[in-house]
Amino acid sequence: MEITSYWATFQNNFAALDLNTGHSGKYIPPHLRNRPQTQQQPNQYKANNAHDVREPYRGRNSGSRNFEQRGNFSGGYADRGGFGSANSQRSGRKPNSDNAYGRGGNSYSRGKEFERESNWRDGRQDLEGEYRGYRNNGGRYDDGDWTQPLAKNDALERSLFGSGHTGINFDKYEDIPVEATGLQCPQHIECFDEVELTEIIRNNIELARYTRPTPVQKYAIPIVSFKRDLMACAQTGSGKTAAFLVPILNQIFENGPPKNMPPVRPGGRIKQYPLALVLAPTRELAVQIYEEACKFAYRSRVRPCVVYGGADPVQQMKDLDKGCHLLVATPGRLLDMTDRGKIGLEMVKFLVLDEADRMLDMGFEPQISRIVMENNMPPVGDRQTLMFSATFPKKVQELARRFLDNYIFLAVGRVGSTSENITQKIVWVDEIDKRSFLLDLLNGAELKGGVAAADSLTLVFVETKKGADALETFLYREGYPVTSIHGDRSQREREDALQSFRSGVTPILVATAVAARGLDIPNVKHVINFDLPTDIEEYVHRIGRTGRVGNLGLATSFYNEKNRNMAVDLLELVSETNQDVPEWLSNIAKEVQNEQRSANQRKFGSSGRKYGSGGFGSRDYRQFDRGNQRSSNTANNGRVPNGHSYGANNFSYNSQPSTAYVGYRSYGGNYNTGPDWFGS
DNA sequence: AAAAAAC
Repeated sequence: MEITSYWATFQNNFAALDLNTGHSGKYIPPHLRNRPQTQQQPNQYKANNAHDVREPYRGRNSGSRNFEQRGNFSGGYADRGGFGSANSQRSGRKPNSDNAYGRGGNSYSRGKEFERESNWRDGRQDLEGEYRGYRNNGGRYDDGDWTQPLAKNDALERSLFGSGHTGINFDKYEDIPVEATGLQCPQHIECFDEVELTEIIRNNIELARYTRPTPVQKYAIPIVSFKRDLMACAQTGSGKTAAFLVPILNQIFENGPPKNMPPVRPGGRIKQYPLALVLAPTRELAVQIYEEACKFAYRSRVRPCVVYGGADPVQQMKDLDKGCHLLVATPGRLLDMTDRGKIGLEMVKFLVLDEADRMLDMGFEPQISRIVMENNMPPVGDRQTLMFSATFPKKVQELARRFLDNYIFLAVGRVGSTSENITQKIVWVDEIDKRSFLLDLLNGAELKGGVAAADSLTLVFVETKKGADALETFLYREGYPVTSIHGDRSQREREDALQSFRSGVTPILVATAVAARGLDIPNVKHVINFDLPTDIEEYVHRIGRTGRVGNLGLATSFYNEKNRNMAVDLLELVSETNQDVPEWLSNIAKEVQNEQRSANQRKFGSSGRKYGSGGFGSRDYRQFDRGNQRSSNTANNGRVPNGHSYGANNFSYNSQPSTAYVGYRSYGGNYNTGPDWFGS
């Protein structure tokens, strides 16, 4: 019965989708169209075992297998009890076990499988190889003047820069407050012309249509160029990727190939020594940063690479062998590569932690410490370390300090997240009503029926991977063009899902926390917190997927009694950003606060809130937390602030660097009044 | 408690 009705729905949907995409017969996702026929052979997707079934979009490709693949119905439909064995197809799996590999017995096909996994980037990589004729010459970097641009390549240029639309609403940027604190903070710039950039970088900035520096760029570019360490609190979409890539690559171009490269072939193996290392907490984010790096490295002798899990290590190693000066990586795969002797970190002069608060949390910090401390990376002070995140709780700042040397703290006003250009709505929705309410929201957006709406995307966050599967299945059965992304899907599925969402083929994406951070997707009009996260930082990151770079956005959050622990922070955030505050939320927050107060009084005899993470963005805790004065001084080891020579860089400024803790602009008034406890 | 991240 159920199966029959499912089939009816499925076939209807299939037909509808087919109509909408203008294809007859099998539905082919856009990124696979116009490819060599071998890409689309059905048996390409045939699995070696049931767990290995992978498809471009779950449930769109073919008949019965499709149905089996989508078999996880019971998760969201408690009353149906599941479809027996089909259920084990997805939900019975251990976390992360359905990556493309990791199980024995099918190694023969791995190469092929992986090749497909990263298909959508291969085109450009081929172009790049052809264009440069770049070969690493056995691990030795190219000679020649690194400041001089190589020849143009129209095909590569188109593939890198595309339409070139940045999506940045530059006019909205003018009033964004920025505050820089730290000793002898370099003066910020107002336009790219104020810094001497190499011709290559200037050209690429132009190609990328970055007409004016964004606020984070205005501050970060001179700070990085002055060889200072940096902790920057800025949203994705504020232009932060370029804010570190531009000055880093520019310095690399200026410095040219390093003269003291380690031996070329230790153990007979080609080993690469990147000059810059960028670490990111999710694979998709790593890819995104890599693509940006390819833009700014265009026509240069500098070759960016990316390594991350879930994709073929052999392919990645082959790519590394062609040369790697700037490496973007997720931590696990990077350690894999260093263990294998494919990557040496001895020459890393620039270390970037993107989404640093995540990188330094409990799950990641041990790996980061291993990378930074146990792999011969130049120590603090001999390298430049830059950290970026939308939120910097005090705890993270304390932890981060051991990776940093006399750093500048940059607080960029929240361009596109919690500020007024995102309308935040908190709605009380009981657990049982969530789906129905979600349908109402989606109907309002007129997305039903597979109408591709690339300029109006809806991102739905849930708390668990199982929940993501269940909700996607539900929406799909209801006829919505939906896909999903979470850590239990294969890398192939994840990348396809993202691509399908970005392009508007499936303008609804159900996602777990994997998509909360850093992903820069233009045109996300609506973020829906189907499940609220459990901490306010995560909330800030999530809603930051919309209202990007000065454009308008909407964030709707379903709240119910399960989210009681969020009431206080949520209220604070929502009222601070001039949003409508539901009365019930104020009441709950008051209740919770009273409970906490009395509990604290019993425990400590005082009420107290953790400083620094109570808000959302963050402030430089050094300025507020006088208890850390001593240890901070120790951390700086009595070093004269900025022990590097100012004269060594290629930047000219309108004015000299300021000499003390300075907030260029102030948020609230009490930023600049603190004592200069560095005692300079 | 869950999610992410190597195999």
